[in-house]
Amino acid sequence: MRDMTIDAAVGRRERKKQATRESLIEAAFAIFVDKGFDATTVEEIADAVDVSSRTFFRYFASKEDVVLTFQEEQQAMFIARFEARPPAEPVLTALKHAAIEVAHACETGVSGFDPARFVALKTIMETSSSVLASSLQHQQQKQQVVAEAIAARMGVDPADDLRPHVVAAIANCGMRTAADCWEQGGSGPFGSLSDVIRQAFTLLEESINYPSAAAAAASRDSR
Amino acid sequence: MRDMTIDAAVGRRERKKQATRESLIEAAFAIFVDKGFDATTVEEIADAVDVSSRTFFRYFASKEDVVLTFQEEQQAMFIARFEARPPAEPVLTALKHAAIEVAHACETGVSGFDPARFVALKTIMETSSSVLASSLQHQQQKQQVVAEAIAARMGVDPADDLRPHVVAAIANCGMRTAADCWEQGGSGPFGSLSDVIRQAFTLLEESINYPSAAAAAASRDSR
DNA sequence: TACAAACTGTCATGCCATGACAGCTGTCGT
DNA sequence: ACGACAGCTGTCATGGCATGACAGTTTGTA
Repeated sequence: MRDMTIDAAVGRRERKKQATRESLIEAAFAIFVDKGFDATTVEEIADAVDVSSRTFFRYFASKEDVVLTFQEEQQAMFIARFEARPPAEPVLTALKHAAIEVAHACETGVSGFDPARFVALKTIMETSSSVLASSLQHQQQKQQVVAEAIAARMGVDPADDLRPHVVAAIANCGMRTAADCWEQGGSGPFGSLSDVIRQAFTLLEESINYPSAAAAAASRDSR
Repeated sequence: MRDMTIDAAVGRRERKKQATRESLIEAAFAIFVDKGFDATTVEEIADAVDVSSRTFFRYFASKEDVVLTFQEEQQAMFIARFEARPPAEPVLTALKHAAIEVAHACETGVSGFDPARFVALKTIMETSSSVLASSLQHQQQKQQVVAEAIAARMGVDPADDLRPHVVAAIANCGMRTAADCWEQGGSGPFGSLSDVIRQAFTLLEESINYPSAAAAAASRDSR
C-alpha cells in the first residue's frame, strides 16, 4: 500500500468517492431547504443519491456534518486571507478585511462559493437548533487556530499572552454578531452581510487596535 | 383550577416534582462524572432515581438539558448582577464585575452554587462535544437578553444601534475565552477562573469603554 | 490474470426522543 | 369524608440516528 494522501494522481475510485460526496451534499441541501433539516431523514438523502444509509455515515459523521462542510471551507478561506493581509496592517483591521472578503465571496459566488448554498445554510441555521449548536462548536474550535495566527502576527506566545485569545474571540464574536443581526434583520436596517461585518468591525477598530509587531513603528509615523 | 404559578404555597405534588427533578440532576451529574456523559444512558439515570426513562424526558427535553440547568442559573445570576451594578459604572466594567461575581460564586459556593457541581460541569464540557455545542447555543441565545440590558444602560435602541450587540458579544466571548484558557491551562499560568476573567476583561477595558448614559457626565469629573 | 485493498450493502444493535393510553395520586369542592 | 377531576407516572410502541460486523463487489497493482 502506497501513501494515499500524496497519491494525487487520483484514480477512478477517488473520483467516484468525490462524486458521491458532492452528490450527497447537494441532495442534502436540496431536501433540507424543501422539508427542513429536522424533518429530513438520512435515508431520504441516501436514497436520493441511490446509496445506503450506512454509506452516508461513511462520508459524514452526522447529519449536521453535511452542512458544516460549507462552514469549514469558509473558515479555511478566512484564515488564508488573514495570513495574506499585509504585515503592516493592524491585527483587527486585517481580521476585518479577511472577514469581509469571505462574506463577499459567499454573497457573490467567487472562489468556488455558491451563493445559493450560502443562503440555504442561513435558512437551515435559523430553523434547526442542532445545526446551530454544531456550527457554534465548530467555530469555537477554529478560534484556537485563529488565535495562533494572531499571536504569530503580534509576535507573542499564545501560551503566555492572553491578548491573542481575546482578539480572536472579539473577531469571532464580531462575525457571529454580524451574522445574527443580518439574519434577524433580514433586509433590515443593516444591509448586506459584508456591510454588517464592516460596521461591526469598524466599531471594534475605533476602540481596539493592538498593533502587529511589524506595524509598531510604521503606525507611529503614519499618524 | 386556580393559577398554579402564583400558588406559591406549594402542595405535596409540587414538592415531589421538585424532589424528583433535583434527584435526577444529582444522579445524572454523579454518573456523568463517573462514566462520562456519552457513556451514560438515560435509563441509568432514571433507574438511579427509580423512575422510568419516559419520566426523565418529562422533566428534561434532552440528556444535555440536565447539565444546562446549571448554566441557566449562572446566566440568570449574571444578568441580575449586571443590572444591580451602580448606574455610573461604565458598561464593560459592570459586565466584568458581574462576571467575576458569578465566577466567584461558582468557585466558592455562595448563593446556593455548588463548587463540586461546577467542577463536574467543566469536566463534562471538556469530554462531551454535544454538551459543549448545546452550551454554546444556550449562551448565544442569552446574549440577546444581555444586549437588551446593555442597550437599556446605554440609553439606546437595540434595533437601531449595533453597539449593544457588539458589547454583549465581547462580554460573552470574554467569558468564553476565559473559561477556555482556564480549562486548557488547568492549574496553568492564568490562575483561577475569576482571575482569568478579570484579566480578560481588563484587557478589553483598556481598549473599549462605551460609557453608560448615566455615567457620561460623571466620568468626566472623576478623571 | 490474480491478489490485496478499499468501498459498499445488508443485517443487527443500542440509544435517544416522542406519542398514545391506562392507572395511580394529589387536589379541591361539597 | 368523599367523589370528581386534573395532573403525574409507567408501559408499550414507534421512528430516527449512529455504529459494528460481515460478506460481496469494485478498483488499483504486481
